[in-house]
Amino acid sequence: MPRTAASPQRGQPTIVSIAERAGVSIASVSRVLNGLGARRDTVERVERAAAELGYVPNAVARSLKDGRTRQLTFAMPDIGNPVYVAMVRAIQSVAKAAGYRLLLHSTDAVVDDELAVLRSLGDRTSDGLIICPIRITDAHIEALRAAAGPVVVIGSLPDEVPVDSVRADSVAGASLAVHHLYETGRRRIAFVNGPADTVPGRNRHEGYRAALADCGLTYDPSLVVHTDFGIESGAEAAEALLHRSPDAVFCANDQLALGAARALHARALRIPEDVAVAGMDDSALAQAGWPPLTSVDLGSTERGRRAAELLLERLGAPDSPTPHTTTAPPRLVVRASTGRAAPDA
Amino acid sequence: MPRTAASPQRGQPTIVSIAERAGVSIASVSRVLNGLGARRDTVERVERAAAELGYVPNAVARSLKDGRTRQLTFAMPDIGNPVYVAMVRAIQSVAKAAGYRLLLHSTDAVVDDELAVLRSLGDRTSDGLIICPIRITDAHIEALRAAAGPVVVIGSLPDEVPVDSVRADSVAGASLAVHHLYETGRRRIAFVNGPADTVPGRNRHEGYRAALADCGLTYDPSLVVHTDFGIESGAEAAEALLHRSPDAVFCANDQLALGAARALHARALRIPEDVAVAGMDDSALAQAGWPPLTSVDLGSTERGRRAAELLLERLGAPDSPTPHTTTAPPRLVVRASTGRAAPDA
DNA sequence: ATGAAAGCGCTAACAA
DNA sequence: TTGTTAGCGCTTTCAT
Repeated sequence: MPRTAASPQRGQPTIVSIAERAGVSIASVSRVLNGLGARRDTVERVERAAAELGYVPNAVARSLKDGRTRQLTFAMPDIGNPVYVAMVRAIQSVAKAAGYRLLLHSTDAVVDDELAVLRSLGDRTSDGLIICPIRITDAHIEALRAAAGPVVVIGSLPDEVPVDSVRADSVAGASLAVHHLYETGRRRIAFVNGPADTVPGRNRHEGYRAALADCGLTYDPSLVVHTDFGIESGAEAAEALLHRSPDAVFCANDQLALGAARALHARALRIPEDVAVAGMDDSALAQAGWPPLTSVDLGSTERGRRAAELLLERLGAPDSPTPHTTTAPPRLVVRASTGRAAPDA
Repeated sequence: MPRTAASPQRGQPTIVSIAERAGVSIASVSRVLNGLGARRDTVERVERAAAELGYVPNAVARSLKDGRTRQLTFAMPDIGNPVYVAMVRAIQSVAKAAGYRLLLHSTDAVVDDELAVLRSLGDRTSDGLIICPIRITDAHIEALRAAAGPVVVIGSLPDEVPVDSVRADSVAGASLAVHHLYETGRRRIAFVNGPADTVPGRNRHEGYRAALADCGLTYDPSLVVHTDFGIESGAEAAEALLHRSPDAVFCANDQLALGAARALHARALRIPEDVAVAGMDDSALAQAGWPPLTSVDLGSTERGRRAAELLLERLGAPDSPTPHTTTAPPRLVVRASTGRAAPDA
């Protein structure tokens, strides 16, 4: 059954319905709607018809025509982590200002999911992608090279991969925290880290070790726990570390630190008098607990903003050959959880 | 300059390039790619060509053809609030399982933004919308009636508006908390509420008043503060309430409660011995602080999940006339922040 | 200033 | 089984 032009699929008005109602051609409708020249009365009739029909231009048709969707995709491991929330906010704000919508993907850090997202750039659903993988495999690198559209990576890529990226300096960040703990008198600094096989996990561990060496402290493996990022894990890890009697617990993110703080409170240990606690990310969580948490700001918001800006630049000049890499400098934010130890501690 | 079929816009392969390479028609390509019948060797040649070219179907073209984008939109006030994060997670998970992507909008609770989102349903960018307004104006209702596609509202709509919705029962929720505080011996129960002109604000206030009456306590306006939702606001409000010497502070969400707890800690007041604290939403924050927070679970995850399911149902049966309304029952989660008062308190 | 028509990439009805 | 063609809604030449 052939469908007549006057009865479109969903009853939604199209330029055809407007043209019929206004008694002009669809080309004129298009011109008027796009503010190009037209005779006064043509303009009026078209605008009236459009208003009366409640016309809204079909964005899909427009996209097909001009090859862009005005959508950006952000893929991150877990929207439950405040760090990624901060990134989403920053990206969303830049995107919105530039007239782009934001598509969200939670990958749960599953490699296949991340690769699928990368490949899906080819389906033209969005004009560009910001992806934040916590592991970077050879498959990632291959997929990045083969990407069918602009990509910005939030994370640490090998230098030879020709892709824009924004990285945190978590080596320096971890080091900052350890130095601070040392300077406020701590000597047995435990470390609750995330998974050892992730980029952040490796880097934070490296920073921790290096800073200990700087301070003339010996690295003691029994003061280090690897777990996953999460409040419960932090509590369990801290619990397990307590019999090593640390005087400080440095955690690879704020969620772990909050968990650690809870474990200490539960044992009636005072923070910071008995044990200091420091986290990383300086997320909203750092100020949620008691005492407020010393934390290393790794610039999540900054990184999100910068990634979005890079992506927009790339969309403006697709063939600019040189990939940009920015590194957000870490910043130590000292709060009450790391004051001086009690004299007798 | 006319563009030949063989050199498409972005160098991206299309069914035309595949057809040429495989020496068949585009229809055959389409059939093979969609798993319809074809001769063995046709299938092979098409699949080989597609693989060699790294073909990915253009989702925009497909959408234009069949009138659906397989995208859902979620519009909420603020992705920084854990409640909405919980909803995003739940919605994302349902959407993903059904093969839909998720488009995110942060409206900052700005009415014009929310109306724009509602209107933008007409541009066919997404197949349906979940919107979570905290104020519901006549303009909202009008826009909802005029919506060009399926909408589910998370929030309390007047009954006569023919739109699917999922609501929280924050009246009952607030009442639950107040009763619990009363039963654990509190008699001067202060209330830190959100903005008075929002639906949640009004309802929580109503629940608070009603519960006080139930318990035979008099409503004392000087024990009530209206502010906005946020940690800092909670701290300031609690600070301001302290000279009224409450024995409990009930807060309209967890962020406020965390702020209140901080203010109490800063004054060296013990929780719960001196003052009990309770929040609402039972978000991730409730277990982030110390002591862990008693909170009323208003089913954010549940509401998000349900809203997504309703939307998918509606997409399956667009003309089903009866709007569905679900109410998530509130659930009190008791934690350490509301133990019994100290005997002498 | 306006209209006819091509074409973006795809699917599906129809013909062969 | 396969190819030709129309058409989704829009923008944009190219004529008029």
